[in-house]
Amino acid sequence: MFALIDCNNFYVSCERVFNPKLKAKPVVVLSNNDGCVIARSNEAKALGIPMGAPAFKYENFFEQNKVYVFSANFPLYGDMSKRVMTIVSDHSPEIEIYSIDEAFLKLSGFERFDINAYACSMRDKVLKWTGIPVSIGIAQTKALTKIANSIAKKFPDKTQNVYIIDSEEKKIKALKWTKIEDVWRIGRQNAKKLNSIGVNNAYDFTLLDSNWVRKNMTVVGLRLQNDLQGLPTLDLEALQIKKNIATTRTFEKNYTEISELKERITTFAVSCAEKLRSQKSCCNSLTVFITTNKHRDDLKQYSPCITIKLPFPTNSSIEIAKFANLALERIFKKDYRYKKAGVIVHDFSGEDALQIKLFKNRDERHLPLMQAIDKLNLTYGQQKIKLGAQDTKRTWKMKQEKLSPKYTTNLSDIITVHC
DNA sequence: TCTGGGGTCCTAGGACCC
DNA sequence: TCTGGGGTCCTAGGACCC
Repeated sequence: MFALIDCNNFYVSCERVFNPKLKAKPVVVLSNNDGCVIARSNEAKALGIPMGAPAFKYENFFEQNKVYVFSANFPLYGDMSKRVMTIVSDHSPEIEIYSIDEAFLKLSGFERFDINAYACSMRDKVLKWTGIPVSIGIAQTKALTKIANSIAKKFPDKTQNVYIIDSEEKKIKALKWTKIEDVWRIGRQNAKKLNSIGVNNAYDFTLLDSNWVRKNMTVVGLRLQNDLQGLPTLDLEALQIKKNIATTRTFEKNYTEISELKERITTFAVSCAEKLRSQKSCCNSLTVFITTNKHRDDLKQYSPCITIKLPFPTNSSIEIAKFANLALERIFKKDYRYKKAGVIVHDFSGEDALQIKLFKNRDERHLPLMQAIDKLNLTYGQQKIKLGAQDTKRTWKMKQEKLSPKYTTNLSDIITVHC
C-alpha cells in the first residue's frame, strides 16, 4: 500500500499557526509580487474565490467580505514543511517528498498493522507538534492515494481526514466519484479530449481501450491508467538533484531599453549561479527569454527565447551573467514594452568534473571568489555583494505589502509569549 | 495601472552517422 | 522510370505538476 499525506490549505495553515485569530476566517495567500491568489482557506473557497484570481480585481471583494490577505512568505512555509516532513518520515523508511506540502509513503510490511490507526496517529502527531492539519489517503497505488486523499479532505466529518481504499467496491465507488478533470496528471487538454469521447469520470477512464490511451495520451496516460486500475505502475521517486534551475520575474513596470533589461538579466543570472553552486553543479548551457505583456492584446507582442551552449561548464556568477547578456543582445528588439524576463540554466555537470578544453577554459580564479561571495552573503544577508552590472541601489525584491513575520527562521521575528 | 514562479517528462522532427 | 535502411543525438514545444 501507499499513503499520501497532504497538508490542508498549506500556506493558509502556516499563517494560522502563528496567528490564531485567522481560525475559521476567510484567508488567502498571494503569489510573488502580490499578483494572484495561490492558497485559500475553506472559508475563502466557500466565498467563491477561484485559484489564481488576480488580486487587483478582488481588492474590493476582499474588503467587503473581510478576507485576510497575505503576501507569500516562503521562508516560513519552507521551514514549516521541513518540520512536517521530518515527522512524516518517521512513519516509513520509504518516502518521497513530492512537493512543499505533500509526501508519499510506501507501506511495505504493514500487513499486520492497523493501518487506519497508524495513519490517525500520524495525523494527530503532525497537528500537535507543528499545528498543521493534514489529510491522509491510503490505497494500492499512488494515483489511487490521490483520490483517497481528496475524499479524506472533502468529507472531514465522516473520515476525520483519513481514508483508505481497501476493497474493490470502495475503489470503484471512489473512481466513479472523481471527475476526469480532477484526476492527478489529467490536465485541461486531456480532459477536453476525454470528455469529447464520453469519458467523464476516473472509472470511465479505467475502462478505455489501452491502445487508444497509448496513442492519444502517450505512455504517460497509459501508466496513469494502469495505476488507477490498481496495478502499481508509478513507484516512489528518489530525490534527485535538479536538472534545470530558473529565475524569472514579472516587472513592476514595462521596460523598453536594453540597459534596463541587462540589469535584470544580470541579477537573474547571478541568482541561478548561486542556486547552481548550492547543489555543487555547473551548467553547460543557458536560456534567456524576454516577453511583452501577454494580457494586453492592444499592444505589439514579442516573446523571443534563445538557448546558447557555453564554451565550458561554469557556476560563476560573472561568467553566467556575461553569457546571459550576450544571449539577450541577440534577441532584444527595440520598440517593444517588456514585462517579464528570465534566465534558465541547464545541462549540468558536477563542480569537480572539470574538462580541459583546447582553447577556452574557465577562469580558475572564479571558484574561490564565488565561495567568498557566498560566505559573505550568508553572513551579512542576501545580495550584500553584487556584480557591478546589477542595480546596487535596488534593495527591495518585489511587492510584498501584506507579509507576515518569518516566525521560525528569523530571530528578530520570533514570537513573544506573555505569561 | 494591476494577471506568479519553478519544476518534470515525453514526443516529433531535424541533423547527423554508416 | 527507379534514389535504402537503420541508427543516435539534440532541441523545441507541449502537457503536466504544485
